[in-house]
Amino acid sequence: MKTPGIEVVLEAAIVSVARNEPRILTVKGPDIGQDGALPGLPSGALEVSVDRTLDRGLRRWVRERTGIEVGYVEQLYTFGDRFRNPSERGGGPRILSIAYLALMREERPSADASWQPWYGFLPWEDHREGEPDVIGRAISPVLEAWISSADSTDGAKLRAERSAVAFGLGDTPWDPVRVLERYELLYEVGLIAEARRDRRGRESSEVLPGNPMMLDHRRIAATALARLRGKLTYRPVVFELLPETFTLLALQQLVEALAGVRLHKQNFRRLVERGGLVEGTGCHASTGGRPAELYRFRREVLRERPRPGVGFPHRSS
Amino acid sequence: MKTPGIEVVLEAAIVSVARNEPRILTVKGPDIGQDGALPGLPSGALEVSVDRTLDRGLRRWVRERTGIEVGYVEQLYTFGDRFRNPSERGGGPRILSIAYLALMREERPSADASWQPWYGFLPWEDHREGEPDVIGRAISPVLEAWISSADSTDGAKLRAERSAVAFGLGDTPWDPVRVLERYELLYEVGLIAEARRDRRGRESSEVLPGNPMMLDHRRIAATALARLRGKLTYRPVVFELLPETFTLLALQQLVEALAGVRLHKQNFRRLVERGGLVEGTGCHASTGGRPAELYRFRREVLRERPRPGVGFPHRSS
DNA sequence: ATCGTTATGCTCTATATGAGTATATAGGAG
DNA sequence: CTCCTATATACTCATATAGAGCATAACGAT
Repeated sequence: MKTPGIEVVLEAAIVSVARNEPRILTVKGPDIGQDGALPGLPSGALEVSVDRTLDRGLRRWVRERTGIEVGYVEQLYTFGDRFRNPSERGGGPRILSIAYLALMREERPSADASWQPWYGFLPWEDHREGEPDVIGRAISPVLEAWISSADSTDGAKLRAERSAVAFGLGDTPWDPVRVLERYELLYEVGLIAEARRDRRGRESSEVLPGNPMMLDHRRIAATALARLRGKLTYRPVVFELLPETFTLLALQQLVEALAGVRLHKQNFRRLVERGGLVEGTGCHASTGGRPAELYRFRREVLRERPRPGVGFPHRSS
Repeated sequence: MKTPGIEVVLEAAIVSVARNEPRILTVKGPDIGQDGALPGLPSGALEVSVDRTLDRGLRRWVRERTGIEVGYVEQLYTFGDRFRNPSERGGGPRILSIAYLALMREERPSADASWQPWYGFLPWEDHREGEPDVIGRAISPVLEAWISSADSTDGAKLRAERSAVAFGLGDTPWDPVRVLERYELLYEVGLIAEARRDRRGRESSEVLPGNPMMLDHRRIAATALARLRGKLTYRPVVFELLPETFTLLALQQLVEALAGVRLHKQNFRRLVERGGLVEGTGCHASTGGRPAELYRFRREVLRERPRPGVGFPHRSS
């Protein structure tokens, strides 16, 4: 059975952290449609005659488009809804995108690629300086309206539950991992620029701060952040973003940058040290105050603990 | 850019549990190649003119091939390695399989589909009656040999680490979630029937008990089990497999069946009850001894706790 | 009434987590 | 040299959670 009209594309959310700011690698998109030239994720078609595996294909495209050789990669999700590709309305192919997450230490990309602050696309996700006021000022009111405009009491209840769970309203706690639920909710209520472009979602008087991306790449970026935040707590992936040795403060600030929340310093130390995740090297680095010991990742932890990760010891300085 | 020679297929690992035995829905595969007629997962090509979304396509194919209407579905992984499809060697298309996990209560399928015990395909995964002796008898020795046959000391170390982590050898604990790592390790050392069929992996004097499946469907079944076991601990997915009300023993046995380990009864109760995951109904069911209270899933838990799931309070009766 | 069987309540301990206080060691200002 | 600031690191304490086990309750069958 043939499946005509399908094009298979590999897309990469490539992440690094510099100066406590998570960054994502973008390329300049084509200047088509009403988008202008929005940034997009590096991507390219799977070529069956060249690419033995999907992730090899991904690495090849990333290399060709950005000059960067990625290390750790992990498959994220495959997107294939109708009209993801706007040109499908005019007879274009259905595009099937297999999205990957890659982690690396920052490295200079070639000319038309650049590192962009991840939270520039998803500003409501960074709670390190407290709850961003866009939530109270713009998101909450629109969600309230959306809840009351439901058809039925049950519908309203469901909407209220979704809103509370996604954004930590009422006494529901904020869950850093629910990135995708938040993005999809915002899209649905019309607060995301892409929603109006796609002529989907409700009419809404405003659009949130946060840069749009081409096609549904911002959704992919949200999927990537959700996955990464989730994985931090049970797999030692953070170390892909760090040099061989590092101070505990550097590790903590990295985790804070990714999780988008502040952590309790002393408890964080205890967690990673007594959890066997890191070991001291004896060397010290001067950091402005008392010199900090340099640590390294302790591989043996993989054999000792079933789900070794950093966890988020909450709040405060 | 065209991508010729690709066929996109949707595949479903559909799971139910009956009489404390996890089951997976299979269809009889075509009687081709040296496989004979191996069972396979229900699947079919994505049809872009019909299927608005991938999961709608999946539901359609499952309905057409098995007569079953699935409820909860979740995307698992996309497989696209070269030669997954053996006919690719003879010029056939590259097959890209988007695999899904579905959970449902058992229901009678149409004629050529049938429920098969999941652990019939992955017997080393069921530790409810203690460690299956295939691990000590057949797997461990082969892994030992594989470790000593490494090229370098570092290579041997890595192999030892992988083996220990995957199968809980030495003082490394058995981790129910590492299903895929185990399957891939077994495949690599040649203990899986499919590995010899694919002429991959090392020569090995024997092949483990456990039924093979067509193509790489057993790998998909392993991926599904890994995902499900992982998700149990942080999302209330078990309830998709239970009737509206149930006894705590039924819930516990269901979780045990999926996790493949025995749990501590009183602690399990405490976990789900005090965790707010379930609530009593006041009704009771007779079960052979003292009647057990019937419980139901408590939806509000979603608003109260960030990662509501069952967890595995370990061992013993 | 007694026994097997399953359900359910309760205790005890070890460990983990949240939160906070106290002390150590660098560089720089005076 | 002393003091101050900044960061690192050690320690305490209350509470929550997890592992393990004992005790009691309520049914059916003999």
